[in-house]
Amino acid sequence: MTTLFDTTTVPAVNVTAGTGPLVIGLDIALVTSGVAGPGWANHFRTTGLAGEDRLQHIVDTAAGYYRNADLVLIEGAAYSMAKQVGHDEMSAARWMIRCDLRRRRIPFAVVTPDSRTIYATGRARWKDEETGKKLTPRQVKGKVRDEAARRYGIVFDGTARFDQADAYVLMAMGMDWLGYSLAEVPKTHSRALKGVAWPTQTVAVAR
Amino acid sequence: MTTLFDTTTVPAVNVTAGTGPLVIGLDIALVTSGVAGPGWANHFRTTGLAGEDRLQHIVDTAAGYYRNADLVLIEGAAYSMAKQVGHDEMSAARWMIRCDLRRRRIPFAVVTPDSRTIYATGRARWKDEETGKKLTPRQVKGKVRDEAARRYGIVFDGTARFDQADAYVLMAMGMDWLGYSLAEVPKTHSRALKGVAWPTQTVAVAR
DNA sequence: CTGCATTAACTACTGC
DNA sequence: GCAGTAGTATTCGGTC
DNA sequence: GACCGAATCCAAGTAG
DNA sequence: CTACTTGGTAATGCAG
Repeated sequence: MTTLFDTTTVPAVNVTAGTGPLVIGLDIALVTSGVAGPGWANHFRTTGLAGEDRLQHIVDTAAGYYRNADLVLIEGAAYSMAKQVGHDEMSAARWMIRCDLRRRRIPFAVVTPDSRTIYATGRARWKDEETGKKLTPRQVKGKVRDEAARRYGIVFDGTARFDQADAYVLMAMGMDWLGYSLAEVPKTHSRALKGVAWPTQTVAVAR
Repeated sequence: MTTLFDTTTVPAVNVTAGTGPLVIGLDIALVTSGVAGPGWANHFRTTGLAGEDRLQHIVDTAAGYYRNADLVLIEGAAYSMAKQVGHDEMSAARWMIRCDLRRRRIPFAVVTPDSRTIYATGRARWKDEETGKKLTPRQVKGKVRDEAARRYGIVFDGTARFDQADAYVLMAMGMDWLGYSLAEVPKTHSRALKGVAWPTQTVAVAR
């Protein structure tokens, strides 16, 4: 676990770790994936693996986290990813997890990258305030991480900081949707919740 | 089973049904998939299903066929399919089957559409002999089916005839590679075998 | 119901 | 408020 | 070992 | 023989 509570600046958030429903956020990728639950964020890698081995490892590891979850949020594919390196293997990773979740009867929602960014930062496409040029994906990721860190008082550190922050935001969205929001978020941000394909089946926790 | 031996024109082929190794050919798609083994071809649909249910059904049904196989051949994705309807779901279907095969320790090979076409017809890209225009994918599929039907004496009929023929060709390639070729094929055709990513692990049947 | 030809995503943001 | 338009992510390899 | 930047598939056919 | 160029699929909707 590379992420800890930020003990220097304790924000006004409802720390529900262990008390509320167990919601898991997943930011799945081929080499570095992020996972988060209420109050914590983590990540795992697939160094040295490839092909079927790599996929299997991703599913197994992720499953270890969401095994007892009440709700899982997984980031959906971005259209721009098509025709690019490893895109089909990644589609597979995500669908395999979805199938596994279905088999386990764990309710899950697929969140688009846009929705995630909006929930975290209030806007999907950012431009530099000075130059007016659109921010690189990298810079946007940074924004997401910063906002999440500030709002939830979590320190996202290390190489996988973006992936962990992503996962955390996803998880926070799920908590919010269930009525256990981890922090107050402006309407500009929370509007992203209605863009999500929420599960129709009843979630174990009353909303 | 919609396909039968053609009893009117019995060709000079080695009918090894039940005697040689069990090789299975798979032509996986989202709605209609083809499956074939030595001497037979079949297909299955996923009508009424979608998403995780559909994927699960594809994997389960395919597994029912290759459960006891010594070798499985599966058609690989075409690059041109990227960015098109359902491409990610299809990638997932194929990868899920590959993972399942790995789990079951069943050796498998991934065959590109080109290799399959070459093994069946001797050439990957066909032009009309008169007009000189390239044949439509449909026409090429027809050629594959016709050649396969003639060479192996199998009747591929019904809506799924192309898918079944594809699967049969894949299976035939596997049998050939194992030394149990189902029919004599010209060098122009068999050259396709070296373009295939054959499994490195030992196949249960001696070559 | 079968066969062939066509066309291929989604949404936030911007400007009217 | 509505219609049109454009944006979209990750891996791998080399570098520090 | 982490960070930054660039490219992003594969092979059959065909021409030289 | 080598180097370069190009091609590649499948679900859906309508017609027969």
